[in-house]
Amino acid sequence: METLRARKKQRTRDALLRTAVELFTTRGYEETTVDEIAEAVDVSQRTFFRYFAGKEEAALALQELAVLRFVEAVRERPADEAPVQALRQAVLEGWDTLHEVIEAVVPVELYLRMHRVIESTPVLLAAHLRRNEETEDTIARVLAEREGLDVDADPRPRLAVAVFGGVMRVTERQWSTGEDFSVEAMRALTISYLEQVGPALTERWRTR
Amino acid sequence: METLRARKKQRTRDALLRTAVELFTTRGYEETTVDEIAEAVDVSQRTFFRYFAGKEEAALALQELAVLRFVEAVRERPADEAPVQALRQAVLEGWDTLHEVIEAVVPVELYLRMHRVIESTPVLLAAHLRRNEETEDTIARVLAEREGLDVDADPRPRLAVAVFGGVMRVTERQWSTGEDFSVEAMRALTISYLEQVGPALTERWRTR
DNA sequence: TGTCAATTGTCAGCGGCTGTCACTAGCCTC
DNA sequence: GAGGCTAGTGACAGCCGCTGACAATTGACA
Repeated sequence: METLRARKKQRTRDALLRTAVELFTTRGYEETTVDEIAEAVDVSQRTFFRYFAGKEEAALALQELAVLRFVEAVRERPADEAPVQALRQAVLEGWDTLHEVIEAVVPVELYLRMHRVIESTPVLLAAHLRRNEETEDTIARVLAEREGLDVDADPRPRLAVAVFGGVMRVTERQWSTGEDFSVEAMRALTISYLEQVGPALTERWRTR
Repeated sequence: METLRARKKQRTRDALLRTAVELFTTRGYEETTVDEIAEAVDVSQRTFFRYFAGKEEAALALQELAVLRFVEAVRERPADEAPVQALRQAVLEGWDTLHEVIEAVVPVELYLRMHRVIESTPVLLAAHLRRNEETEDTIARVLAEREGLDVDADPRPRLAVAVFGGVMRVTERQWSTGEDFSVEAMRALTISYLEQVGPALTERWRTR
């Protein structure tokens, strides 16, 4: 069974994460100090850094959950599916089941608001983009394995994933700055944008 | 004519930038303190921050030069050229004329080595990616204007640029981790990867 | 040459982050 | 269930990036 110690640790971590996100989404990221977070949870500042490698990590921890979910979804896609199609399905699946992953720690609404904070805070956005690249590398490896290729010898997996990732970033950005900040809107945007990529690259824009 | 004051300022900035890059490429970014840079130039630490918004900015200043050049190249492309083709040409042009821009401040070789440092230093890579996104937004606006479109109403410019940017990032990464770290190698890689994007997205990978 | 303005140095201080060490509290064995 | 063991924590000191404020200096220009 679960030891008391482990449960206590989990509670401290959850409390820190919850409090951090709460403060970040209300006061803003830069305007919140680690000391304030620690104090609100009644823990020393040093302890905060024992749970999170840095202030950034606490801000991106929720995102990380969603990303892990997405990677898992890709892994579980049928092997006969075309790579790009698998990515598309996995992303949509990810959005549909967001609450299952997030709700265990914080309300989904807080996750969405935190997303906006990330997008509008330069240093957080930067860290977020870097993690995206790491994720893309992971996904490229998964696809390569599915197709029996060597990621380092054949650039196609990485290329496909990068293209897909590029489209998703545009989608995310459009979504986070738009009015309808709901999961459904994200779903619709994703489908719409993915459909437009092909034409946008090949057809003439002016003769719409 | 140029005032003495202005010349002195320019010299200080150049010295700071040169020294910073030199230290970053030899000792490493994290292992170099701003105090050390300032001391090496015989200037107070405070002065360093009057020339650069932060340590990061000094590390990315050379990159910024190349980026500005690239954006300019896109602007100067003939208006009847297809968007993606314009980007392709501008990138290649940028690489071919790199030395004209960089050599005025530091040897090109230092620029290349600094590139590697950026790619291998998480915090620098993050900042670099964020700047890339800003550049992509700029480029999208340029393309939209060329084609007489509204960037915020029509997603195609941003989509095309994001896709292109994705491919370029894969290219850069491959290049910076490969053996042939020359400008020519970058040229060849760029051409090769851009050619493979279409097939990678549409054709089946296994039946190569 | 003397006045004005731009540039720099000095000092003080905040916030993120880390190493160290002592202390507490859960765990496990006998 | 007493005692030893160790994971987890707090307290403290200190480095580094960065900023505001003010004084000192140095070029510009009448």
